[in-house]
Amino acid sequence: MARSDAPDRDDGRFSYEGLDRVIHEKARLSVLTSLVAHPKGLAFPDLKRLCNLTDGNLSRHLAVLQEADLVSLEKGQVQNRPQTLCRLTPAGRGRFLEYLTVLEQVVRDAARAAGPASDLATKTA
Amino acid sequence: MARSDAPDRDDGRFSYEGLDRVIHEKARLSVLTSLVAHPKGLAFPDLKRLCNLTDGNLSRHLAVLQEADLVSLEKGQVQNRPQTLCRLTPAGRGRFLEYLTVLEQVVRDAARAAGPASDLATKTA
DNA sequence: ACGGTTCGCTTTGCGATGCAAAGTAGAGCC
DNA sequence: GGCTCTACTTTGCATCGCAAAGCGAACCGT
Repeated sequence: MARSDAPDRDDGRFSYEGLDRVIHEKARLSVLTSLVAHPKGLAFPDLKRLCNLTDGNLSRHLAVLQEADLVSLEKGQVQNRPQTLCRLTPAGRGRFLEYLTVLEQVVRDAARAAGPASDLATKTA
Repeated sequence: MARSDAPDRDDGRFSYEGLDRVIHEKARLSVLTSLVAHPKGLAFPDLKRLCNLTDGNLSRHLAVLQEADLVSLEKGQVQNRPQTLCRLTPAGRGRFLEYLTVLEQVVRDAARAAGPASDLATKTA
């Protein structure tokens, strides 16, 4: 039993605990990136187009994001039509940026490992 | 009907279609990053420790990755013990690198949008 | 003014998926 | 010969993403 007690210092080296499940999801990552790029907020239909999502899909993900207090949904009326304005909450922005640093770490780890030879940006010759 | 026919040029700007679902998963992303960092391959227990995964979890994800032809599993015996050696397939390496370029794009989009002001990598030219 | 259509969004249903707990198999001790 | 440890696999559940259907309020033509 002595053996498995010795924790390699590399334990969890690649576990990336910081990859929040709520954020780390194609659709929601898209939404959040869109929102961070539009600090004034985005209307439901715009978000839908930017992220190439269906109505139902976007609705669901927004609910999840709101539940997690990452985005705020402001339902109002514009030109006598309902309009939901989606915005990143301050907390959401913070958590998203945190998440991003982890993502950067992943990219760096991988790029470094892949070797300077096979550069990512420049495709393999 | 004429209106919605006009596709904004920004349509899908943030949809990131390239984020392969098989790869874009916390656990599997960990596994793949570990593997790209260890071109000679990794044994099941090592991978398990590096990624902080349970046996069952790792087993399942490896099966998925193998199914997708991203990794190869070589089951053998070492010192009279079973040992599964996991390696990235050439195709797997390629697809992972592709995925990474998209990830980079996400990070870049977000970092730029978050504003050069807010840290992150803060080395935006 | 009223039927139909469109817009904006929500709900429902289902198939897929991640995860953990339990299960299997063989090697090494006692 | 049983006990245990390592190395995985399988099973079961609960969650989740997704698409299709639903819903209601405006607007439009007649």
